[in-house]
Amino acid sequence: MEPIVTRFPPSPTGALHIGGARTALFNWLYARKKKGKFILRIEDTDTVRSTKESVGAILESLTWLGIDWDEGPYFQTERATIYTEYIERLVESGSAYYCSCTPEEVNAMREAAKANGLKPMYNGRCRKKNLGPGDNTVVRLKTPQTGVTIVQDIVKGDTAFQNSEMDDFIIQRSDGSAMYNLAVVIDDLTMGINTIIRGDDHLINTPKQMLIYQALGADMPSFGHVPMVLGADKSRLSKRHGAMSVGEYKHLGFLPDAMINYLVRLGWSHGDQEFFERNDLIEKFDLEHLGRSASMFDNDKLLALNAKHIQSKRPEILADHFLFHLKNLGIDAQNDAFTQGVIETLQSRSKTLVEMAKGAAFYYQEDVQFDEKAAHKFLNPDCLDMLQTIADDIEGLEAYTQATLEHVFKKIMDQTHLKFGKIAQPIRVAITGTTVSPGIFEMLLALGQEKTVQRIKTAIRLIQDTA
RNA sequence: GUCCCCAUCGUCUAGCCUGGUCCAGGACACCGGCCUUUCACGCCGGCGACAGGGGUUCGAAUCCCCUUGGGGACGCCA
Repeated sequence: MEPIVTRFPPSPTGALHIGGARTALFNWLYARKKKGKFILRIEDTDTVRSTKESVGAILESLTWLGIDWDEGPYFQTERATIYTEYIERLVESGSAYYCSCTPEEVNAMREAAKANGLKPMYNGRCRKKNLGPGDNTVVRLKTPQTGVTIVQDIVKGDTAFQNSEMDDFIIQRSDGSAMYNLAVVIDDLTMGINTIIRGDDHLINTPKQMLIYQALGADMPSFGHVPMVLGADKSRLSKRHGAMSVGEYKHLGFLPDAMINYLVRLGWSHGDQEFFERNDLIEKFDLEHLGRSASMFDNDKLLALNAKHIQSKRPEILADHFLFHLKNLGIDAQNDAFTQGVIETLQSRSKTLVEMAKGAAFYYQEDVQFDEKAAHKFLNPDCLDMLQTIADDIEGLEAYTQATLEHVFKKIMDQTHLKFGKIAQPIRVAITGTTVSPGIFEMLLALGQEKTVQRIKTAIRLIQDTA
């Protein structure tokens, strides 16, 4: 059996958005699963809207998601001569022809068709004129006027299109450049792509493309059209639905693994399984379980999945992603034992890495930023003695462990008859400046003996100064 | 307007192809409770759907038809 060759062909007119990322993911997953090839191709023939920045952003986002490609990126703008070659071949074989109708004339035809209750189409006026190339002439494909073209779709099943519904569409512009449908077919053909998974907004293009394959006498690839991703109001995902590019999600503190986990489950399933590791996905992904209906993007579910992935990853793996967000807060740190200890205390209470970084800031800051209300409520003269005792006891500890710390707390509780919370809260505020933090022992352990003592002493001075 | 696609809890979905094991399962969200040193995590429980109508059949979420609803496409964009 020939190896599977898939591709992802974004047009660089903006960042990589959610829908595109999912399409890329499906193609990539399938290629990896089948031990085939995944090719990246940039469809930049729309020179007006294509930008270099978009190309950069797309490549960066794919890389961040861990979607790597075996070939490319190819650029359609660099392949113009290949398209011209094929277009000429099509004209010579009588499958295509030159047309000198102006856009205005074609528009009039469309209006006329619409007025008759028909689909707006070009009427084939230049079909038999046998025109040669010239200024302001385009090349159109001579589409069959009768019969049907049946798309055998992997996810939708067979879909029949009446050939009479298709007009002689343009394959070459008057400036000599190739149109989308032609370029795609020639690329897919010459790159050996045999499996095309794309959004179902392309389903309508498929019969047109099949006609080109046929005119060329070429083998047809397999097609699979996946439903689109919709916004929360069921309309096409767009800016007003909030973040929609992969890059934004990176900055919002999402893990690439959570992202691909969420994206793949939007339209694909493996029984009741919700949580997937990357390798798990490669092993289990298939085309049979792709859904047929459109799905809405749900931020809450993404968030929940992100939390699960944060919980399940080892701190040293998480660290690199975490450090990026810490840096955004103006804190430079290393992937060392300290940072990993910090991460461990925050893993089960962070839905995003931004949350984690914010929650971790106090570990790294030299001076504790006291929340006024918290300090007022918990750092008062009443607890001076208690804090002093604890600071002394911790400082005197030879072994700084969970067990010895617990012992220190227990001793104070026995001496003062205070409840655990009455001791823990002031300490928490002294250490973090706020009333919300990781568990008291794990936090003190992660912070280290020296800083712990130092911060408690600072709090004591604060109380004495304000008293 | 014409053509195409789609239709299970609010959302993502399992089940549909190969009718009975489904008074429809899981997850997110939501609501209760437990755990508890804060915040979380975790655990237990609850709420909640086969769009409607016709068939076919002993039996339909599953097969067929119609209606309705949603989405997409109709470019010298991709």
